[in-house]
Amino acid sequence: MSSSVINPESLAQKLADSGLRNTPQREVVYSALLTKRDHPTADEVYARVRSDISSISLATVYNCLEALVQCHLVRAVNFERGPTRYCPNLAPHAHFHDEATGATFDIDLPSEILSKVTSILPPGYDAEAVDIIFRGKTTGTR
Amino acid sequence: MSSSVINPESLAQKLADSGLRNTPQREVVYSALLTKRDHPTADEVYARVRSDISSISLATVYNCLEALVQCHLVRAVNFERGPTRYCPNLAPHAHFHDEATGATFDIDLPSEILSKVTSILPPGYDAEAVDIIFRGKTTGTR
DNA sequence: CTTGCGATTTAGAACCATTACAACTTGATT
DNA sequence: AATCAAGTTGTAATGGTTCTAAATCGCAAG
Repeated sequence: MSSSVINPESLAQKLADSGLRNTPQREVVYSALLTKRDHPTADEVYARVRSDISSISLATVYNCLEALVQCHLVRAVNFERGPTRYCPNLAPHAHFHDEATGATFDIDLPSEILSKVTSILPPGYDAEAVDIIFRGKTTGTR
Repeated sequence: MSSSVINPESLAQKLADSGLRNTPQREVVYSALLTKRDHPTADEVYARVRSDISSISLATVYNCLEALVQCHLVRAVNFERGPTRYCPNLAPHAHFHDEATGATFDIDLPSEILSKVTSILPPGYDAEAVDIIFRGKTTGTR
């Protein structure tokens, strides 16, 4: 049933663009994400896709999610799988995470930018904190 | 040596403001963060403070870090300890994490706000992705 | 076809950051 | 000194994720 949500060709195409194959497992995992867009965890996806492919394993769900992230069809919200890092800088600032070295840098965050960002929240959302995290590379001319 | 960096009175004061006591362990942990501001992990802090208090335990380092976060002297960069969540929404958007229910919501991110945010990056920082995460409560009138 | 081969899936073990627990210590208050 | 709460410690447990090795799949060349 949930398989009616996706266009398997575009999925296959996106996977192929990243050098990956399409598989029934990847289809049902992607379909599970599209059917109920509630930011499920890997475990929750696992629970949902078992009705489509009862033999699927949790490891495969992780593999499929990683494949979907890799071909830019899905975003991982809590990207950082590593340990929590601690920062004593109390001034408002964003973080830049260098994916090559793993280093984290503070990026100054002007208050008018911060207030612009918080202004995107519709009424009813009461934010106590905002985290802005860039990921990418740093170049020599820094 | 690293203990020369902090003003123990202000630390004690901040802790007291949150109903917490000052302890030698909390002092050296905080001092370790101030001395080398490289966003260390709990393990790295543990390694550094052992030269100050050789008997300190990793559990205490976690406790101290949590105390410092609680009294707003330190920020935890990868706050989300829970499982990674997956999101098939490809449009630029921020995330709002409701701390009461654990639910995650997409927040529309106008492209002009996004470009303002990325504009804070100094030259030499090449961001491939930006994550903007709000944390807080949602109210009834949403 | 069919054989070969790399990619994928699977089950289960291993890993690692973090938390829980229970005993012990400390330190402020009476 | 006695009390009591808060903090520390070592260790065990937890839980999300990754690893491993074996089985399977599916395309591609012969």
